[in-house]
Amino acid sequence: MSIALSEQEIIRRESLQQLRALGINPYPAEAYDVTAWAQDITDNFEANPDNYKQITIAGRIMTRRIMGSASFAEIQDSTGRVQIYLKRDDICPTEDKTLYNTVFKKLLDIGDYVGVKGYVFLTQTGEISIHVQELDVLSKSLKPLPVVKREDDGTIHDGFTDPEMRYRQRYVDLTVNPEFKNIFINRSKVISAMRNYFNTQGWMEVETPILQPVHGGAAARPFATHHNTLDMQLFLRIANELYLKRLIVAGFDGVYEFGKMFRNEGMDRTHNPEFTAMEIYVAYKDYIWMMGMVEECLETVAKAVHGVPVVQVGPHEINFAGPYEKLSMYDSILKYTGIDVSAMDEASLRTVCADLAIEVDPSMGKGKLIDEIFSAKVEANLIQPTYITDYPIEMTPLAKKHRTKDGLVERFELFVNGKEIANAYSELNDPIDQRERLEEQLILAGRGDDEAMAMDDDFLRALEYGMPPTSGLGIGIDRLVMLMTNQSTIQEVLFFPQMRPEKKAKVATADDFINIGVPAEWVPVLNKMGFNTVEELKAGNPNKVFNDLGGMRKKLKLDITMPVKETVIAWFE
RNA sequence: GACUUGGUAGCUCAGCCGGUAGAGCAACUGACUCUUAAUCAGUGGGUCGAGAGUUCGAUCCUCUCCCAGGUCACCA
Repeated sequence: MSIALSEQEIIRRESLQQLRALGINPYPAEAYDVTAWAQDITDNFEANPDNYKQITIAGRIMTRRIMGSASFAEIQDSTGRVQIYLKRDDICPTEDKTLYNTVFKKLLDIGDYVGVKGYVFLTQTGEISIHVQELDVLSKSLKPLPVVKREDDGTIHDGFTDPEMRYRQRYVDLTVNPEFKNIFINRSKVISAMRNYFNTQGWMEVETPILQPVHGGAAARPFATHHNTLDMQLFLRIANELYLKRLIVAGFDGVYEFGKMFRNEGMDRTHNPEFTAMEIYVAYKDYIWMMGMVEECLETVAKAVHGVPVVQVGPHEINFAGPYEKLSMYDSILKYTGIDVSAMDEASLRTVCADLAIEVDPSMGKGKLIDEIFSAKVEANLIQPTYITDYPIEMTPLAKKHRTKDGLVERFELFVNGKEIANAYSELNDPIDQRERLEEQLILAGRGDDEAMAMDDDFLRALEYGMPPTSGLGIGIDRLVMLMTNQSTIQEVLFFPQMRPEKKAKVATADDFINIGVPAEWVPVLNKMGFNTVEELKAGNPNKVFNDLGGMRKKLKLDITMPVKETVIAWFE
């Protein structure tokens, strides 16, 4: 945090004190009974004017236009903005005009929360406004909000656009750029639409451990932590798949979980270290059934957000109504490269990668090589929802072997707009096969693949008791929300995307200064004068510091007691 | 991780060949009883991301570092 206050912050703190001096609590404790909202007023006043003859509304002051003894201002609440009209003699019916002249005109600022009682009317220029009869201060804002000006035609002036500040201070972003709230409102709709759909089918929402002794269920580097009492290493989950399958073993027919996953890998516009996934497992089903379920689910979601199944994403109109195109992994590579890799061995695949200028490394097995070719040549072409099916067994240790095709597994991934958003299997429930497949992963790990899956003996024990045939699905919720809200970066669909810590100016704490005798209220002044550490202060000239303190006190109009000279000199001893 | 662009007032941005900075909005003082990017007159506000170097002198040139965006790589 910056220590020194800006001029505007000092003025706002003075206003705060003056409000208190007038007997106005700038942070009242009482509930404020709001009866109207901006959006409702602007939408419905003209049809039902009688409903708006005595209303109470609350929100932030966002603009002010003061014209002597009358003023207009805009109040922003959770639903939008509405103009208010204040007339000095209406809110100050007696001789005492303090509330208007001093409180409203001088002591209130853009960003302050106020409550207003009055009636709705139309101004001469036809704008729906509230004629204010009572004005209450609800919360004083001490930091100046960026002022974003909007014309009636939508032109924005002085937009608050710096992505770093928008993400670090999302509270400011959503206050001054309220249109971004729609992304998060739609995010909530995506999740609740899915949840409703699953519940309607009779499946149960569950919670499984985030702290796991073995990180299983996906190929990714984990975050490690330590439990003090048990004195053991724990990992933040990279997936919850193995726990949900344990619940299928336990006898539930359908279980699903929305939850944060954590992967200790790179960050970019489609990856955040923590992200939200939805996984669902349904007993007695297979991946073919799951395709139909996904189509129904995503169509429901798209309609919940947009009313129709067609969603505009960048330049594309994407139709989430099923059925979706189905293409096997090998056929998709054949379609987009003309090369049939279905019968190739590892050496031939390496040759193909070399011919296509795809970088590979020696730790990659056959499955990984095929995946590389797919990623490089096929993925970007899959704009409309497309199922890629029947993956090579090497890259999918948790899926059941294909019922007819040797060397493949029953798996599909759903690609939309060139990105994978869902992954599903006919789940492997043969415990002996599962053990062998995980052992192969250990061999890959031995070759240097640090993302190969770990052995989970308890999971294998569960399978040995018997898991019914089951189909499972995972959906990346953040990426789905990106699609449904037409956003190209994951940061825009996360309230608080991961950021590096803000740089702190190298400053001593206030206590360090207090310890050498500086009164607390003078510490910010010393900081403002450029003394950020006690050492810097002591290197200065005591007489000059004393004189400058007086100067700063005057310059900043500080209403605090000046220390005597002997006190200041004592700071230097 | 590589490359690249940027970091100047509370916000959005200018700043020429190196001579320690400007605008609009916001703020402050004043005027104004239907404005709406309100208007009019005046005023203040800046360790020019951090550190080092070159120089008589650095916001500007060089180097290192920090933060962010973009592209690529890695990665679901």
